[in-house]
Amino acid sequence: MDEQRSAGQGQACVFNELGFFAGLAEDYLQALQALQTLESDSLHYPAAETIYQANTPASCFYVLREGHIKLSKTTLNGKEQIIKIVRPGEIFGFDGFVDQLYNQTAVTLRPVKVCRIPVEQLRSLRCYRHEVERLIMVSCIRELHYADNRLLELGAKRSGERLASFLLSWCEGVTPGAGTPLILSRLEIAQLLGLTIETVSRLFAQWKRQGLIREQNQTIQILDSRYLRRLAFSS
Amino acid sequence: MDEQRSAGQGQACVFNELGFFAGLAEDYLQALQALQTLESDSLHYPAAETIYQANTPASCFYVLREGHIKLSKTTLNGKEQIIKIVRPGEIFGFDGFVDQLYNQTAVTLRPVKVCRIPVEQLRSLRCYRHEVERLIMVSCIRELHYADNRLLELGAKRSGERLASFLLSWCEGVTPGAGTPLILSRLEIAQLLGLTIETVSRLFAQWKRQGLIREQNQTIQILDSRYLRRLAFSS
DNA sequence: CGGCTAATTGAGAGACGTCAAATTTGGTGG
DNA sequence: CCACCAAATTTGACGTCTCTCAATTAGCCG
Repeated sequence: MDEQRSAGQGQACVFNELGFFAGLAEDYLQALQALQTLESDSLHYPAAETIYQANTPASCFYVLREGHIKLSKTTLNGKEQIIKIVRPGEIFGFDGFVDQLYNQTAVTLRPVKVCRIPVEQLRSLRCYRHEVERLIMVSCIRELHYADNRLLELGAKRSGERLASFLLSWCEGVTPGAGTPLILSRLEIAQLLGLTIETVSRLFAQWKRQGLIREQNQTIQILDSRYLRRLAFSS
Repeated sequence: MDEQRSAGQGQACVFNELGFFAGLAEDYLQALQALQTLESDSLHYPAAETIYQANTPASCFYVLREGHIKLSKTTLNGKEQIIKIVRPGEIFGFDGFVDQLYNQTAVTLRPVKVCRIPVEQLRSLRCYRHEVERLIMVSCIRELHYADNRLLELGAKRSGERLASFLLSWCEGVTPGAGTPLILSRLEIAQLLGLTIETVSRLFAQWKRQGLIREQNQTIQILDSRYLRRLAFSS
């Protein structure tokens, strides 16, 4: 256990102020205590770094503290599909609770700070194990909802609708008039939405011409969210 | 609690021999005991019956004992996407552990037998609650893997590849040479794979002509699984 | 046997992918 | 600060896969 910690840039990870616990007022304190008793590492990764690869032993799970990462899968003929963009406060890589191997590949989009927690730590944990498992369960159900919505996007919508609702969700919670850093390349947006670079680019160009969105210095801004919503949901 | 049970065709549900527990040797007995202490109903539904509707209060979760059901979501413009086909031994409808409302709509494909368990039962449960929550967690992670694979299918594959890998997974575990009842209509297959009835029908017809598959009395049989696998995975 | 729905098949259109070229962007070194 | 290069993005032309619309056939139940 101490091997992990000393073997790198790692330092003990404090779990304070993690969004991971949002909405769990009831068990919050117990769970917080539980996770803090775990041996964990606080690690930094540069941008475009692979944290783990699909089909390798899933020995640790992670809490993302700063930055963004992408989880992706690849078909046998080499097409990559981005499953999810992980945001700060979310957990990822918990395949090890059930399976031997990771199900996806995790790659950083930006420099990233994570907590790395060996699954074994949790298995051997005594009293607080249940609280953590409950947390994982809750996170899983949330992720499942997200996955269901994405299945609906990919299965039942066309390119414009997909991109529009992606942009809306990406800019969600941003004060109108302000921009949001769009840390994804055209290729990554395409791989997320099941499209090609060119179609994504064309839609961006068209919507810029129409004054729906604006983009400068990798920052995206929605100018006409009302119309974009219509594009996303109605047709 | 007794209201639920007496208010219908319900009878106490015995959780023996449920695939729900597969692969959990470690906690099997504890979990089994835990679920058996819960107040639950054994219910029957005819075919094409709605068990619950999306966006209605998620007061119960279910264990499917016999038959098949489909979980689906609908876009605002009315397109339906089937998220998953639930098979016997699987649990579904556990949104209530996190959210107020169901995330999907559950409709039976065939006459069905389910165990219905009020979420409240679990909340008020004392000693075995943790084991059940752990079971839910494990099921959730499994479902998440399944959802990831489906995202890859819908996002990165074309019609033929999707239908081929669907057929392969549907007939998985069937002794070669034997057929499997295909309980889905063309429309349902289309809604599952994000295609239209016509493309599904055309692919079926083409593959029948080519001698890849055979179909009679709603029973499907894979004749050339080797070539079908090539269609599904390579291109 | 008649009537209904599901499934098949065809023709045509449209959306999206593919390929290729042009343009922009970002980073690096002079 | 500018020139230069590689990579990312944009744009255009074209092909094709899949959808749409419509007509036909098959399957099922009364």
